[in-house]
Amino acid sequence: MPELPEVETVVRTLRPEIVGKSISAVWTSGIALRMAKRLDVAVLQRECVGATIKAVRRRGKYILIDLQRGATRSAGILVHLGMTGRLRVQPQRELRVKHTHVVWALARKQEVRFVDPRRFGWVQAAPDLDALPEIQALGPDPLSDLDAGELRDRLAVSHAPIKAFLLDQHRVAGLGNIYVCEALFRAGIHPTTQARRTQGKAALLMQAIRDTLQLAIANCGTSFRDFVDSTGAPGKNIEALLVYGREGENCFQCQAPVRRAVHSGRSTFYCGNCQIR
DNA sequence: AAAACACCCTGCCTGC
DNA sequence: TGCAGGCAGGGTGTTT
Repeated sequence: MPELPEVETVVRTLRPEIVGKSISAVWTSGIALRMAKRLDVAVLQRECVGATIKAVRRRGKYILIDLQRGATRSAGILVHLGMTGRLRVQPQRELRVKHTHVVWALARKQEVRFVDPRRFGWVQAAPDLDALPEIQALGPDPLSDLDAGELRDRLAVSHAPIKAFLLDQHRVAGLGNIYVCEALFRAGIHPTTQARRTQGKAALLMQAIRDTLQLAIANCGTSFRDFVDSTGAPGKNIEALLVYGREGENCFQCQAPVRRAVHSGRSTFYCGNCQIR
């Protein structure tokens, strides 16, 4: 399940493999992706073919691939991995696996492939990625644009449960179900606490979020089933998880069994002793 | 208005 | 062994 650390891992492995290379062709499966929406093949072809890859970066859970077209014109490719999306760099001769939806051909018979069995992901090309509404709408990135003061101000005006607050990409960008559970455990905050009632713990929560994400990035992401980086390697962070996926097992702090409940339609793992309302 | 819920989708797992 | 049903949760659109 790609969240910020998994997306960051893909960006870091992708960057040295593709920056500086040029795209000679684009292929798409023609199958609709997120929200049953079809890719705009014409725009993808127009912006990508003949372009050189200038940079690979991340905003929240989005991957942004910056392109240079000639001396003056730039463009970019936006990729969201959804639940099961993968970006891989592979030799052209390797067979394309089932559910391959987009392929960019590079020099030296290399290809960048977007594979997504559940099709919750998204790919699009555009002249200016940062101007796209989905990027504009993102909240601050917790590793670069968010500090405890800003977080406190945002918490202060929300009546939503803290878990729903942190999952909302418009408020803070990059956290998903796994790392929200982990950060709330580290901060000792119960997932159903109203966001504005956690204001006093903003600094603690901010640090918990940073620690959680940085550890996961150091471990190259969490691989339950699907996640691999652009070279095909899984992450090692599953061993570092404190509560997520540990229902019934002992809390590392107090030994009470870790509980699971459904909040906002998502499984929440937490310790009823260590996390208070 | 903001919060909650339904939906998109496939693969894996459980239970009959 | 086969198959139905439940579950996983990114984001978006709709309802409450």
